[in-house]
Amino acid sequence: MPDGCSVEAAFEILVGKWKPVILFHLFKHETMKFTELHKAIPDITKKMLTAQLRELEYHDIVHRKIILQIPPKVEYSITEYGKKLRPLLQAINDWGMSHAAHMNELYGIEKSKSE
Amino acid sequence: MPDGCSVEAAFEILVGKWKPVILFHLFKHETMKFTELHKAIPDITKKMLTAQLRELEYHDIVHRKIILQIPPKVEYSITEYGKKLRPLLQAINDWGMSHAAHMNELYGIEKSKSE
DNA sequence: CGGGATCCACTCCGATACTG
DNA sequence: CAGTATCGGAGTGGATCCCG
Repeated sequence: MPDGCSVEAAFEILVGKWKPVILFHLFKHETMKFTELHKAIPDITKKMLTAQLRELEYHDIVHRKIILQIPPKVEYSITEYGKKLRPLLQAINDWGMSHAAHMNELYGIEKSKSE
Repeated sequence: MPDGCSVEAAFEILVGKWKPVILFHLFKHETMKFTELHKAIPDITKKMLTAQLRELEYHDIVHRKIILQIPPKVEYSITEYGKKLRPLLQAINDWGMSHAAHMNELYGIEKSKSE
Protein backbone atom coordinates (compact mmCIF):
# COMPACT_ATOMS: atom_id res chain seq x y z
CA MET A 1 0.00 0.00 0.00
CA PRO A 2 2.18 2.81 -1.29
CA ASP A 3 -0.40 5.54 -1.15
CA GLY A 4 -2.67 6.65 1.64
CA CYS A 5 -0.21 5.46 4.24
CA SER A 6 1.98 8.50 4.45
CA VAL A 7 -1.14 10.17 5.70
CA GLU A 8 -0.66 8.45 9.01
CA ALA A 9 3.01 9.39 9.00
CA ALA A 10 2.03 13.00 8.51
CA PHE A 11 -0.48 12.76 11.32
CA GLU A 12 2.14 11.51 13.71
CA ILE A 13 3.92 14.79 13.28
CA LEU A 14 0.95 17.11 13.24
CA VAL A 15 -1.37 15.52 15.74
CA GLY A 16 -0.48 15.33 19.40
CA LYS A 17 -3.30 17.59 20.48
CA TRP A 18 -1.16 20.68 20.96
CA LYS A 19 1.02 20.84 17.88
CA PRO A 20 -1.50 22.66 15.67
CA VAL A 21 -1.97 25.36 18.27
CA ILE A 22 1.73 25.75 18.85
CA LEU A 23 2.38 26.02 15.13
CA PHE A 24 -0.45 28.48 14.80
CA HIS A 25 1.14 30.84 17.29
CA LEU A 26 4.60 30.36 15.88
CA PHE A 27 3.40 31.15 12.38
CA LYS A 28 1.89 34.36 13.65
CA HIS A 29 4.71 35.68 15.78
CA GLU A 30 7.73 34.41 13.90
CA THR A 31 9.70 34.09 17.12
CA MET A 32 8.49 33.32 20.59
CA LYS A 33 10.13 32.60 23.89
CA PHE A 34 9.15 29.60 25.92
CA THR A 35 7.27 31.73 28.39
CA GLU A 36 5.42 33.61 25.68
CA LEU A 37 4.26 30.37 24.18
CA HIS A 38 3.18 29.16 27.57
CA LYS A 39 1.17 32.28 28.17
CA ALA A 40 -0.37 32.03 24.72
CA ILE A 41 -1.51 28.49 25.51
CA PRO A 42 -2.31 28.52 29.20
CA ASP A 43 -3.89 25.08 29.32
CA ILE A 44 -0.75 23.27 28.32
CA THR A 45 1.71 22.09 30.94
CA LYS A 46 5.39 22.82 30.70
CA LYS A 47 6.06 19.16 30.21
CA MET A 48 3.78 18.90 27.23
CA LEU A 49 4.94 22.15 25.72
CA THR A 50 8.52 20.99 25.95
CA ALA A 51 7.72 17.57 24.58
CA GLN A 52 5.76 18.83 21.60
CA LEU A 53 8.38 21.44 20.85
CA ARG A 54 11.10 18.84 20.95
CA GLU A 55 9.24 16.64 18.51
CA LEU A 56 8.70 19.52 16.13
CA GLU A 57 12.34 20.40 16.47
CA TYR A 58 13.34 16.84 15.66
CA HIS A 59 11.27 17.01 12.52
CA ASP A 60 12.99 20.24 11.50
CA ILE A 61 9.80 22.24 11.72
CA VAL A 62 10.79 24.55 14.55
CA HIS A 63 14.16 25.89 15.53
CA ARG A 64 15.36 26.19 19.10
CA LYS A 65 17.72 29.01 19.93
CA ILE A 66 19.22 28.98 23.38
CA ILE A 67 20.38 32.26 24.86
CA LEU A 68 22.69 31.69 27.79
CA GLN A 69 22.34 34.34 30.42
CA ILE A 70 21.36 34.55 34.02
CA PRO A 71 17.68 34.26 33.40
CA PRO A 72 17.96 31.55 30.77
CA LYS A 73 16.01 32.23 27.63
CA VAL A 74 14.99 30.09 24.69
CA GLU A 75 13.48 31.34 21.48
CA TYR A 76 11.46 29.19 19.16
CA SER A 77 10.80 29.90 15.51
CA ILE A 78 9.56 28.13 12.42
CA THR A 79 12.32 26.85 10.17
CA GLU A 80 12.37 27.59 6.47
CA TYR A 81 11.42 24.00 5.87
CA GLY A 82 8.65 24.25 8.42
CA LYS A 83 7.09 27.13 6.56
CA LYS A 84 6.13 24.74 3.81
CA LEU A 85 3.61 23.34 6.24
CA ARG A 86 1.59 26.49 6.25
CA PRO A 87 -0.53 25.89 3.14
CA LEU A 88 -1.22 22.36 4.27
CA LEU A 89 -2.32 23.49 7.71
CA GLN A 90 -4.38 26.18 6.06
CA ALA A 91 -6.07 23.63 3.80
CA ILE A 92 -6.85 21.38 6.73
CA ASN A 93 -8.19 24.31 8.67
CA ASP A 94 -10.37 25.43 5.77
CA TRP A 95 -11.82 21.99 5.41
CA GLY A 96 -12.44 21.80 9.14
CA MET A 97 -14.36 25.05 9.05
CA SER A 98 -16.46 24.16 6.03
CA HIS A 99 -17.13 20.77 7.52
CA ALA A 100 -18.38 22.34 10.71
CA ALA A 101 -20.83 24.29 8.57
CA HIS A 102 -21.86 21.12 6.79
CA MET A 103 -22.48 19.37 10.10
CA ASN A 104 -24.55 22.33 11.14
CA GLU A 105 -26.76 21.94 8.07
CA LEU A 106 -27.24 18.27 8.77
CA TYR A 107 -27.79 18.25 12.47
CA GLY A 108 -28.33 21.84 13.46
CA ILE A 109 -26.25 23.73 15.94
CA GLU A 110 -25.11 21.55 18.80
CA LYS A 111 -23.73 23.55 21.65
CA SER A 112 -23.70 21.11 24.51
CA LYS A 113 -22.55 17.57 23.92
CA SER A 114 -26.04 16.10 24.33
CA GLU A 115 -27.40 16.54 27.84
CA MET B 1 -8.60 31.89 18.48
CA PRO B 2 -10.68 31.67 15.32
CA ASP B 3 -8.03 30.20 13.11
CA GLY B 4 -5.81 27.19 13.58
CA CYS B 5 -8.36 25.54 15.78
CA SER B 6 -10.51 23.93 13.18
CA VAL B 7 -7.41 21.97 12.43
CA GLU B 8 -8.03 19.94 15.53
CA ALA B 9 -11.67 19.57 14.61
CA ALA B 10 -10.64 18.20 11.25
CA PHE B 11 -8.21 15.83 12.92
CA GLU B 12 -10.93 14.43 15.10
CA ILE B 13 -12.62 13.21 11.99
CA LEU B 14 -9.62 12.05 10.02
CA VAL B 15 -7.39 10.63 12.68
CA GLY B 16 -8.37 7.58 14.65
CA LYS B 17 -5.59 5.47 13.27
CA TRP B 18 -7.72 3.54 10.80
CA LYS B 19 -9.79 6.18 9.07
CA PRO B 20 -7.20 7.15 6.46
CA VAL B 21 -6.77 3.54 5.40
CA ILE B 22 -10.49 2.93 5.27
CA LEU B 23 -11.01 6.03 3.18
CA PHE B 24 -8.14 5.05 0.96
CA HIS B 25 -9.77 1.74 0.09
CA LEU B 26 -13.19 3.27 -0.27
CA PHE B 27 -11.89 5.89 -2.66
CA LYS B 28 -10.39 3.17 -4.78
CA HIS B 29 -13.25 0.72 -4.94
CA GLU B 30 -16.24 3.02 -4.85
CA THR B 31 -18.31 0.43 -3.02
CA MET B 32 -17.20 -2.22 -0.59
CA LYS B 33 -18.97 -4.71 1.61
CA PHE B 34 -18.06 -5.02 5.25
CA THR B 35 -16.20 -8.25 4.64
CA GLU B 36 -14.27 -6.83 1.72
CA LEU B 37 -13.11 -3.95 3.83
CA HIS B 38 -12.14 -6.31 6.58
CA LYS B 39 -10.12 -8.43 4.19
CA ALA B 40 -8.49 -5.33 2.74
CA ILE B 41 -7.40 -4.27 6.21
CA PRO B 42 -6.69 -7.53 8.02
CA ASP B 43 -5.15 -5.94 11.11
CA ILE B 44 -8.29 -4.13 12.12
CA THR B 45 -10.82 -5.78 14.39
CA LYS B 46 -14.49 -5.87 13.56
CA LYS B 47 -15.16 -3.64 16.50
CA MET B 48 -12.82 -0.93 15.30
CA LEU B 49 -13.92 -1.21 11.71
CA THR B 50 -17.52 -0.76 12.74
CA ALA B 51 -16.71 2.09 15.06
CA GLN B 52 -14.66 4.04 12.54
CA LEU B 53 -17.23 3.45 9.86
CA ARG B 54 -19.96 4.71 12.10
CA GLU B 55 -18.07 7.88 12.84
CA LEU B 56 -17.41 8.51 9.19
CA GLU B 57 -21.07 7.85 8.51
CA TYR B 58 -22.08 10.34 11.16
CA HIS B 59 -19.92 12.94 9.50
CA ASP B 60 -21.56 12.27 6.15
CA ILE B 61 -18.36 11.01 4.60
CA VAL B 62 -19.41 7.43 3.98
CA HIS B 63 -22.80 5.97 3.21
CA ARG B 64 -24.10 2.74 4.71
CA LYS B 65 -26.48 0.68 2.64
CA ILE B 66 -28.06 -2.28 4.35
CA ILE B 67 -29.26 -5.17 2.23
CA LEU B 68 -31.61 -7.35 4.19
CA GLN B 69 -31.32 -10.97 3.23
CA ILE B 70 -30.44 -14.20 4.89
CA PRO B 71 -26.75 -13.62 4.86
CA PRO B 72 -26.96 -9.97 5.85
CA LYS B 73 -24.94 -7.64 3.71
CA VAL B 74 -23.86 -4.02 4.09
CA GLU B 75 -22.25 -1.91 1.46
CA TYR B 76 -20.16 1.12 2.24
CA SER B 77 -19.39 3.93 -0.17
CA ILE B 78 -18.06 7.48 -0.15
CA THR B 79 -20.76 10.12 -0.23
CA GLU B 80 -20.69 12.98 -2.70
CA TYR B 81 -19.76 15.25 0.13
CA GLY B 82 -17.05 12.87 1.25
CA LYS B 83 -15.40 13.01 -2.12
CA LYS B 84 -14.38 16.57 -1.40
CA LEU B 85 -11.97 15.10 1.10
CA ARG B 86 -9.90 13.47 -1.58
CA PRO B 87 -7.68 16.42 -2.52
CA LEU B 88 -7.09 17.18 1.14
CA LEU B 89 -6.07 13.62 1.89
CA GLN B 90 -3.90 13.69 -1.19
CA ALA B 91 -2.20 16.87 -0.04
CA ILE B 92 -1.54 15.42 3.39
CA ASN B 93 -0.20 12.28 1.85
CA ASP B 94 2.08 14.22 -0.47
CA TRP B 95 3.48 16.20 2.39
CA GLY B 96 3.98 13.03 4.42
CA MET B 97 5.97 11.49 1.60
CA SER B 98 8.13 14.52 0.97
CA HIS B 99 8.68 14.89 4.67
CA ALA B 100 9.88 11.32 4.92
CA ALA B 101 12.42 12.18 2.24
CA HIS B 102 13.46 15.26 4.16
CA MET B 103 13.95 13.26 7.33
CA ASN B 104 16.04 10.86 5.37
CA GLU B 105 18.30 13.67 4.24
CA LEU B 106 18.72 14.90 7.77
CA TYR B 107 19.19 11.71 9.66
CA GLY B 108 19.75 9.05 7.05
CA ILE B 109 17.67 5.97 6.71
CA GLU B 110 16.54 4.65 10.05
CA LYS B 111 15.14 1.18 9.84
CA SER B 112 15.07 0.02 13.43
CA LYS B 113 13.90 2.40 16.12
CA SER B 114 17.29 2.40 17.82
CA GLU B 115 17.49 -0.87 19.74
C1' DC C 1 13.48 30.68 33.37
C1' DG C 2 13.49 26.40 30.86
C1' DG C 3 12.91 21.69 31.21
C1' DG C 4 13.49 16.93 32.99
C1' DA C 5 11.56 12.90 36.06
C1' DT C 6 8.08 10.59 38.32
C1' DC C 7 3.48 9.15 39.26
C1' DC C 8 -1.31 8.85 38.11
C1' DA C 9 -5.75 9.15 35.48
C1' DC C 10 -8.01 8.48 31.41
C1' DT C 11 -8.81 7.14 26.89
C1' DC C 12 -8.05 4.30 23.01
C1' DC C 13 -7.49 0.00 21.01
C1' DG C 14 -7.20 -5.19 20.66
C1' DA C 15 -8.85 -9.94 21.94
C1' DT C 16 -12.55 -12.56 22.87
C1' DA C 17 -17.24 -13.96 23.11
C1' DC C 18 -22.03 -13.34 22.13
C1' DT C 19 -26.35 -11.82 19.24
C1' DG C 20 -29.60 -11.36 15.18
C1' DC D 1 -22.39 -11.95 7.76
C1' DA D 2 -22.57 -7.73 10.36
C1' DG D 3 -22.47 -5.93 14.65
C1' DT D 4 -22.36 -5.41 19.88
C1' DA D 5 -20.60 -6.01 24.85
C1' DT D 6 -17.07 -6.65 28.09
C1' DC D 7 -12.48 -6.89 29.72
C1' DG D 8 -7.83 -5.62 29.94
C1' DG D 9 -3.39 -3.63 28.34
C1' DA D 10 -0.78 0.09 26.32
C1' DG D 11 -0.06 4.69 25.25
C1' DT D 12 -1.03 9.56 26.11
C1' DG D 13 -1.72 13.67 28.71
C1' DG D 14 -1.85 16.04 33.38
C1' DA D 15 0.01 17.41 38.23
C1' DT D 16 3.72 17.82 40.97
C1' DC D 17 8.37 18.13 42.30
C1' DC D 18 13.21 18.73 41.27
C1' DC D 19 17.44 20.52 38.67
C1' DG D 20 20.49 23.63 35.71
